[in-house]
Amino acid sequence: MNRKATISDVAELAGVSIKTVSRVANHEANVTESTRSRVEEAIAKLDYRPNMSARSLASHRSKFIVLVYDDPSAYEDPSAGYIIRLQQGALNACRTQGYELLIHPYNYRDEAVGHELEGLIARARPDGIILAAPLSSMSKFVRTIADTGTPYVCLSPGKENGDTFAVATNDHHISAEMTRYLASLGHKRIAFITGDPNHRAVANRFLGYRDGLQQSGLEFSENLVAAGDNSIASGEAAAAELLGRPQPPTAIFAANDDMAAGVIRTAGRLGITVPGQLSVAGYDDNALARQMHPPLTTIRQPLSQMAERAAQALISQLRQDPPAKGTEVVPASLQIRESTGPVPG
Amino acid sequence: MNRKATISDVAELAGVSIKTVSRVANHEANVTESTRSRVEEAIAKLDYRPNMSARSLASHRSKFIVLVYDDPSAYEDPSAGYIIRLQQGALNACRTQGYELLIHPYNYRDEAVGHELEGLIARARPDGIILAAPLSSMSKFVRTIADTGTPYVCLSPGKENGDTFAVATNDHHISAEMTRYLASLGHKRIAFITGDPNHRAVANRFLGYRDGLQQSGLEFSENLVAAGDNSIASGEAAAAELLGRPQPPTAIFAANDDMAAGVIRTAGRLGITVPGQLSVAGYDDNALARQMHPPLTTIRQPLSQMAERAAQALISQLRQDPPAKGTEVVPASLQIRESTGPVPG
DNA sequence: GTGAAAGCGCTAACAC
DNA sequence: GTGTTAGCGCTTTCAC
Repeated sequence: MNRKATISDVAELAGVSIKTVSRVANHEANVTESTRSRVEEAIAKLDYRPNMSARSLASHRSKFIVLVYDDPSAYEDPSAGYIIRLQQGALNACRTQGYELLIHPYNYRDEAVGHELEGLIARARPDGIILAAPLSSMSKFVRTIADTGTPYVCLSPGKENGDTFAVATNDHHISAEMTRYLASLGHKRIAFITGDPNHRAVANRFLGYRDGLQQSGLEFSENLVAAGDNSIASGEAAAAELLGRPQPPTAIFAANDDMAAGVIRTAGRLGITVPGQLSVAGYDDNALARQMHPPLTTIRQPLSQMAERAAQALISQLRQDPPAKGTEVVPASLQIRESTGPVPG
Repeated sequence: MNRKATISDVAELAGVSIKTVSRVANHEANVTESTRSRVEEAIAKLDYRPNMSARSLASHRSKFIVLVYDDPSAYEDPSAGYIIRLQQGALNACRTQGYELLIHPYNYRDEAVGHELEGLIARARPDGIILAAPLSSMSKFVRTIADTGTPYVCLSPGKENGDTFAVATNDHHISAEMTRYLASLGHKRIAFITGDPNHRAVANRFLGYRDGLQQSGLEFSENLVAAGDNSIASGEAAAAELLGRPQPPTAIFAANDDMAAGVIRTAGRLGITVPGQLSVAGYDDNALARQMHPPLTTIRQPLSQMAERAAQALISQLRQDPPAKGTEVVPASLQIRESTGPVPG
């Protein structure tokens, strides 16, 4: 492979100045059709591709976008699907717009996180940053990014981030919808298992549950709530607790799929059939949901679309378009499968 | 945030030339201890971070490594864990060595794949490329990369790639070991479900199975082999076929976990208990394996370590160390769970 | 051991 | 419409 062609090579071959080549390469105006095509020919002939480093250095735009998310090594496999979907969405937007995606998992429990990210920003000078939950709701972390002056968007909750643009899903509404769906099956005692309180989106699910009860004319009761921590084991424990109470629920809505899996497991151990005697619903639609027995009724977040929208918003902001403000909502959807059914009896 | 400090700012503050700052920043020799510490102080004080674009442009080294893998959107969720583990390994190595990781999923069924990657290489000038299976065994694809002159390493099989360095796992041996393990439980009729033939690593598993039989003094029989395509559905079908034969197997070893899940599902439908009447083993240790009922005995590939080693090898090669050749093997391990047990009767 | 000068390949600002 | 001139912030080469 010969030396890569540079802008000067193209200019020479096309008989124009390098600035004209630059104009053509960047689809700028003020080039006559004839020169443009001559330059394009030369570009094709030499297989010229602009050098990104040179371009970045001169233009102060790196054409890089960083996707920051919680390090999966802290989690188990099921969160892999979550991350992959985020990546896919962001990559989609980046590819069509000519950006590269840098991925940066960070363990949010690590104190040094802010500093690491600062270093990355200083070195690579990304044009924008996409911040996924739960990092996007850690104000200290968000502030570190804001202070660098790099444009960023938050994925998910992001309430108190001032005038930051955020892409969220309607956790609250869709959770209410799931609750109403369970009520519509005749369930009167619908329990809820709460998740990790650090995750604001998960807290919203609980609020939605309460609304859904109310909208269905059902009374909220503390006796129908148990606390989990997003893990399967906590779902098992919470289910055992709920099902052992005097007036056990006929339906359990868990704040995530893993806990719902725990519920199903406990039900199996106790000889309670699902959905015959107990309906179970989750949230996330992770890899396990479809494969469980019975397949889990759950809620699917539009992660890929959310990340794609976030990246698009970021990129159009970089193009000097009026910067988006507020929160854009991409709706989640109910995935009704076989773990839910009519109330027994 | 003020303008970022440049090398000149540091030089001025430390009272040295920019070249000296450059030497310190790059840990080069030929700097007296006193000047070094003076410069380091200035760097710290100004919070100086070298600009990567400028550095790349001048040095012709981008400090980027690209990880190329098959696009998961073509797959289902379970492959997410596979990709995440690859990324983790590569990221680990990159972080400690000061490299950034660019991720590039490609759909290998897409004809344009080679061209796209070529474009990426021309634009971003990555210092190295890590190629994961099955792309790493597509010689046309590998050749495209080789032709750009960019150093690369292959993950997984990579036999016919000439003098390319590859990191692989011992599919063959570990599959033989799994087979011997099943034989050691007393099984005489151990069946195998083959997977997607495009994936060379998967083919090796079949060879290992045959070896394992032989090593255990068991006869190979075509009647104990069924073809799958890596999907759950194909596992169900293959199991139905195998279990419907005159001399049904007492153990089934599937070339991947999804097919093993299909086997367990079919067994359930047919009223065959696992592992009571049928032992089932898989390969991959994906997200489902631990969550299945019963939890699946399977084989875990050291994907993260493989990717880490690949990245390390790539980076040390970039440092002019003697370029690695041949294939480095990182051993896989048996994960014995509850889907396998003694032969019935 | 240290520094001066040149230039990596591009874009920006302005001239024509 | 097009070209000229300066850099962007570094590393390289080579002089001292």
